[in-house]
Order: sequence, then structure tokens, then C-alpha cells
Amino acid sequence: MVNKRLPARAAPPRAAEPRQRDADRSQRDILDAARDEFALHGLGGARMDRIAERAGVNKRLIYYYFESKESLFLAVLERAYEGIRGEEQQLELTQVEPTEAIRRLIAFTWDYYLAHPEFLTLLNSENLHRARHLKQSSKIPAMHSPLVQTLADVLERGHKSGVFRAGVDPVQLYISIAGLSYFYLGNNHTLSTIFKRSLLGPKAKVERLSHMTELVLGYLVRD
Amino acid sequence: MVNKRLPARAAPPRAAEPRQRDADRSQRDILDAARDEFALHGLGGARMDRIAERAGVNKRLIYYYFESKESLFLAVLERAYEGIRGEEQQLELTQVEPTEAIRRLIAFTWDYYLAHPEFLTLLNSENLHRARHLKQSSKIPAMHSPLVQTLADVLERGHKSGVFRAGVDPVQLYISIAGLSYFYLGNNHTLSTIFKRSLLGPKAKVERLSHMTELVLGYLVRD
Amino acid sequence: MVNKRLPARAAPPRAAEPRQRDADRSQRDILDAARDEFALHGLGGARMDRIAERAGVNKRLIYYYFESKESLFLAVLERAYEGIRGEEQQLELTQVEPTEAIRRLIAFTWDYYLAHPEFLTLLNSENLHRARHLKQSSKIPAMHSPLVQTLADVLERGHKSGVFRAGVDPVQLYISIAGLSYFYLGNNHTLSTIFKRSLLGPKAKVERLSHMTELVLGYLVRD
Amino acid sequence: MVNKRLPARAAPPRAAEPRQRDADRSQRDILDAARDEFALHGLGGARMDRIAERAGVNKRLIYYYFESKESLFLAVLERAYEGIRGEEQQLELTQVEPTEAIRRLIAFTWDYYLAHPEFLTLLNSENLHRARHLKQSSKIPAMHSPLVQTLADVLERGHKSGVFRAGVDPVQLYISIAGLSYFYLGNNHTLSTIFKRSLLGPKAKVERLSHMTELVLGYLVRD
DNA sequence: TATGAATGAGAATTCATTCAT
DNA sequence: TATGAATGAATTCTCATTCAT
Repeated sequence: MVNKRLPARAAPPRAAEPRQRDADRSQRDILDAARDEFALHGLGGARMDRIAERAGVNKRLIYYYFESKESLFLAVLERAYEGIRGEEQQLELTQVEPTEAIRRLIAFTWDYYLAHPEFLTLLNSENLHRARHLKQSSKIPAMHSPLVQTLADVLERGHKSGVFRAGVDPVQLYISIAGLSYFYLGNNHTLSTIFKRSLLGPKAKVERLSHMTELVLGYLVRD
Repeated sequence: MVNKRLPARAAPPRAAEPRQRDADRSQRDILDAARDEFALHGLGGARMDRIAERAGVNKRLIYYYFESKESLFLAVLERAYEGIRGEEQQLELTQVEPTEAIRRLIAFTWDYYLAHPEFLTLLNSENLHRARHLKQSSKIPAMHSPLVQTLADVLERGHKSGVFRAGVDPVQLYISIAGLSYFYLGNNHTLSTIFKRSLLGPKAKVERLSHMTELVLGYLVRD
Repeated sequence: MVNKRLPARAAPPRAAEPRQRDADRSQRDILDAARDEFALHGLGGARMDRIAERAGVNKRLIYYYFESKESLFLAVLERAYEGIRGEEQQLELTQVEPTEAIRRLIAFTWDYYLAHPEFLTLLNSENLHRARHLKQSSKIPAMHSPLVQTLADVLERGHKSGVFRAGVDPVQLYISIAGLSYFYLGNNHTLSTIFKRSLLGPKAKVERLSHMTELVLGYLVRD
Repeated sequence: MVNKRLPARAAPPRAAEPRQRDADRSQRDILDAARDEFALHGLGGARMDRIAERAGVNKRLIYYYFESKESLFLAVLERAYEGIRGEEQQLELTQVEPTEAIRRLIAFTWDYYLAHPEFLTLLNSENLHRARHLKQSSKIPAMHSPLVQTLADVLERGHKSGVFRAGVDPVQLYISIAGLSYFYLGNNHTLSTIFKRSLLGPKAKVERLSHMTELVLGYLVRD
């Protein structure tokens, strides 16, 4: 039941017969399993045993490819950022009208978080650890310059065409767009409990997305 | 020669001589220590040993007052919600103009999260555990009806006086207001790393607060 | 069979019923067991499991009293030095004639090493680790000043009374006296194998002691 | 992203490209590496991984040439004894005056131990294991008969010419000569710590050698 | 002859919790 | 109310060794 939250994505091999000697496949399986385990239990609560079992590999193999639990976590984190930033870049925000670009970005963020709840949990874990792992990675910060660049371009175009208000900081806006989805989805368990209301029903989801879109565009678009 | 005779550890926060027998004080100290420990390390990473040491009590005493780590966590969580909701109620949002009420709520949320970073971490932990503890508490949901009530009242007054737009869901709006601060502050470690930019300098803080206020009011206020 | 080498000295309690709550006794039992285990297998080869079993305590208790394997090793080492230096001081070398004092010291060293083979092995281990643990102890070097003092006194008295040669360095001499027994006993397994000759039979022991005594006195005493 | 792709370890001592197929060279490299590793960490503390890395060969190759860690240790031990006994035989002790022969033997032993500290550590390890490996070797004891023979000859010649005292057991004397250097050098870390004095400075070394020589000759030579 | 992939059986250490006083 | 002593069940990580090519 606990596992249900995470889509079964590439069911682990779990084969009883001796594992294929396929280094790449083994590493991928380990990373997939680790991502799910870390997402489900956090860094501290994750168990190397369970990761091995999920991945269908011998526990020792994890240490063969990844040095320790911590560096495995970093590897998972890097893959996670690669995932979202990679898809994000395919939105082609610079090719469409500014208003449409903002709509797309909000919807994409919302959909991605919905489809990848583990991403939220991983970030929470990493923040609990004060970005200790992230700070060892040079790859990750590099992925974010284009994002800021793109958003700045959208905002500028919007302003120049007289549609958007002036003086909007792209980083500030990005954090707001992300935060609107992040908090709703990542804290959905406590929120739905304290407000006694389902947040993930089909209707609720539609409503949230339009609320967020209206909120952001209501602010950006000047009349 | 042996450990117990030469306690080389960092000097305990409280006196070494047997603790005064003060039940209330002990419980409070335990809760404070637990809150800090859970905030710093999450539920999984928290150590009963450290809580006892921080609280200056014998570990056994924690079990005397609180049944287990889990129920200690719940007690901490209840106190945390009591804290924020209690202060929130003193904002007297129903007594002031709708626009001012929204400003106050945004600023209060921001300031409270800033002053109580442990609140964010506790919520993250609780969500990681799918609100398992919260669901055992009847006190907490009860605290939130007035909040929704109050916000609904503000929105209605704003609409009736022709200032606010119509059809705004108070829960939806509350989640947005909270999320805007929550994500920025709770994920500050990863965000400042990936965006290579300090988020907690005096100037950055002022800017964030006005960005959030403009965002929300830019959406709510109709022209 | 392997255990036979070390005298059973204070048979471990090994009781099945819950252990007495006697902190001192527990610590002593652990130290005794650790000494035997370290002596038998070296630091690297020693097993915390076996120490716990030998001591008749729960493995966890070892960590309760001693921080780690390494600091347990240091505690054992300190006790070992205390043992030999303590007995040595009761020889009253300053009270007897110089020649007799040297005889006594040689015989004592020989007998002590014979009775405490673990002392030799512990020192070997510590040297393998480049005295890493010893260097953390301030107690141990302090124990050795009196020894050097005493030996210096003996040598000086011997010289003044015209019996001993002049210019003998007490540290140098002590190392020689210790080394003569140490190598013979500590390397007895390889030596008896390569020389195809028992070194620990009653006759061999008598012969070794008189050889060493003649060697040292033959050098010291001038004619 | 993963370990195996970014080998961050200290650059291996040998080339990374597949090793030349040179059976003799590989075996020699393995033995050298194993000797160093065993000397540094003892049998129990030695790591097959490190030996392979040090030797610049694949770990599997060690098992190809040497059956197991234990038999590798024996091979190392045999080479070590061959080394010292081989050089010793070139001293030509039977060709020189008895007094000079003894001087040479003492100096050689001292110098050899100084130049080959690993020899001492290997012997310590082997004695810790009660000469378990040595006992499987027939080669090693055979190397020692000539040594005893030679020393017996020196002693007899010395006695016959009226220079040496009578009744000196060559094995006994050899053990003493070896022990005087062995203990000083092999236990140098603990000794220099407890006596708070450097034992390996140039002056200290000269003094030790003359002390040992005087000690032994003071005993042997009759007046 | 040579190697990368894989593993089972431990190893030290940790942790929440209970016992006895 | 308060505490020092004690523990069973994990948990991460290690290690010599074997498999498949």
C-alpha cells in the first residue's frame, strides 16, 4: 500500500537466476530503486537493503558502483534535476507568445510534480540536509542558467509588447510558480487533513491549476 | 580509564546534579529539545539520545512522559500548529480592511516561517510520513476552521465592497499564500545553490515579501 | 585449542540469567575479554562479537562503556602497562646491591613476559599501528620516568662501588634487557620452527634466563 | 555520474591500459605489493584490493597466481627469509677473525632490519598466527642450518684461540643478537613514545649499534 | 594471461526501548 | 519523579573470493 504512490515505472528485474552481467543496466536499476526508496522514506529512513531488493541486485553491488549511501543519494538527485530540466527545455517557451509561455510553464510544473512526486520528496530531503550533497555537484547549478535566461526573455518580450508589467525578477517569479504547485502537492497529506478536503480529486486538480494560472497572470498582465 | 568515568562529551546543557523534580518544566524542556532535534534531522534522523541530552534529562524520562518517539513527534507537531494558529488569530483580520487583511496575512506567514524554520521542517517530515501522526489528532483540524472562516469573510467583504474579484476559494488562496513563503524559505538551501544567489540577505527578504504581496493583490484586486 | 595459550584468568561469567547490574564488574569483564581477544588476534583480527561473548555481556554494552574498538584497545593497553610497571616497582631495585638489582630486573622481565604473553602481542599490535593509540595517552609515558630513574640509580651505584663499567645509558640497557626476553618469547613460534628446537621446555627456559643474565652482567661488570 | 566512470581514486601506480602479458613480472609485482601491504597492516589488516592496486594488476590475477590471501602471505614470507639469509651468507663469517665475525653479524643484522622494516612486521604477523604458514614451508628451516653452523664455527674458533668464553650456544647467541636489534627497531614507535626520546636519529643509531656490540663482545670476550 | 561484474558472509556500530532501583 | 545499566534488532559498510568472458 505504501508503495502505491510511486508509479511502478520499469518494474525491477527481481529475477532469481544469476543477474545478467550488464553494468549499465545494473546501475540504472540501482538508481531507479534508490530514487523510489529515498522518495518514500527520505535519506535517513531509506534502507540500502530495500534498495538492493527493489533493484534486484546484490547489496554489495550498490557499493561497487556507488561509494556510499550519500553519494548514491547525490547521483539520484542529479538524475532527478536532469529529468525535470531536460523536459522543461522542450517547452520551447521562447517560441511562443509570452502569455502562452507562462501558461505552459505553470502547467508543466504542475504536471511534472504530479507525475514525479519523488522529486518533491528528494528536494525536501536535500534541504533538510542543507543542500549538503547538491553543493558537491557542479552539474546541477549549470542546468539552471538556461532556465533563468528563458524566463527573463519571456518577461522582457511580454513587457515590450505592452502585455506584462515591468520589473519582474525571473528568479522570483520562477520560485513563485514552483512554490504554488510544490506546497500544494508536497504538503497534500497535511493540507487535506487539516482542511478536511480532498486535494487530488480530478475536480480539485483542475481548480488548482486554473487558480494558479489566474493568480500569476492576474499579477503579470497589465490592463 | 573508561568512558563513564571520564565523560569527554560536550558539557550537557543543564546541570549535572540530579534534576529538580518539576514535572512541567521537564516536559516542556523535552518538547523544546524534541522540536529542535526533529527540525534539524527529521523524524527518521532524530535521536532520542540527543533529545535527552539537549533537554538535560535522562533518556528514560522521555519515555515516562511520552510513550515513544512517534508520539513525542505528534506532541511536538500539535504544539507547533498551536503556535502558528494561535498567533494568527491575533491578527484580527476581520477587524481591518480586506486589502490590509491580506497584506497582514502574507506578512505574518512570511515572518512566522522566518522566525520558526522548524515549523517547515516538521511539516515536511509529517508529509513524508503521509500525515500519519496528524491523522491521529483531533485537535489540529479543529484549529483550522476559524482560519478558513476568517479568510472567507475577508474575501467576501472585499468582493462586496467592489475591491476584490469574485469567486476566490479561501482554502485555495490560503494554500497559495503559504506556499509562496514556504517554498522560498523551506527550499532556500537548494534554491540558493542552483540559482547561485543568496535568498536570505536583508534586501532579498524585503524583495520577496513585496513580490508576494504584489502577486497576490495584483490577482485579487480588480481594477 | 587456540585459547589454551592464555591462562583462563578470572573465568568469564557467561551466565545466561540477566546480568547483574554492576557497572564496575561489567567494565572489568569487558577489559579482560578484550585483552585476551586482542592478544590472540591483534587489533585488526579481534572481533567485538567474540569480546562480548567472552565477557558475557551484550555487545552493545561494550559501546556503552567504551566508545569504539579503538578506544577499547587503548584502555586495554593502558591497563597492560599499568600491570607490568606496577609489579616492576615492587622489585625495590634501589634497596639491593647493583648486581642483584640487575639480576632481579632480568628475571622479572622474563617471568612477566612468560606469564603475560598477551603483553607482547599487544605491543606488537600497537607498533604495527605506529603507536597511534599510545600517543593519545598521557598516563603511559608518565609511568616510565620512575623506571628510568631507578635503573640510572642502580647503574650509578654500581659504577661508584667499582663494580659496573662507566657510561651505560639506562634506557639503552633497559631496551636490551627487555629485547632479549621479548624476541625469544614473542617470536618463539617462528624461532622454534626455523631452528627446529623447542624453546619453552623447562630446560630451555632455565638456559635462556642464565644466558641473558650472563650476557648482561658479563658486559656490565668489570673485572 | 557513477563511480566506475569517474575513477576518482589515487592514480594507480601502473599504466591503465591492459597490462602486458608478462607472467614473471606480474608475479613479482604482486609479491612486492603484498609484502608492503602485509608489512603495513599485518595479515589481518591487509586488503587484497589494495595489493592489486599497488601491484597494478587486476585482483583476479592474484588468485590466478596465488591461491588465497594466506598462501600469498606464505610466498611473501619465504621470499623475505630468502632475502635476509641470502645476504647473510655473503658475510663470509668463517673467513674472518672471530671478533670481527661477531661485529659483522651484529652490524649486518642491524642494518638489514633498518633497511627492511617490513621483515620485522612480517615476523610479528607470523608469530601472531603461531607460525601457521611457516610450518607449511620446508624451505625455510633448511635455510637456517648453515647459519647455526657458521656461528658455531665462529664461536669455536674464538674459544680455541683463547679469545671467547666457552660454552656459548650459537642459537642462543643468535637469538640475542637478533633480539637486540629487533626489539629496538620493531618496537620503536612505542619505545620512543614511552621514553619520550627519538630512537632513529643519526646519533641514536650509532649509539645503539655500539651499545649492542659492546654488550655482546663484553660478554663473549674473556680477559 | 587477463579482467570487469557480482556475491555471501560477516564486520563495526547504531538505535529505540526496557530493566531495576 | 528520576536515573544508570542493559539489550535485541537492525544498519551501513567491508572483504575475500568466484563468475563469465
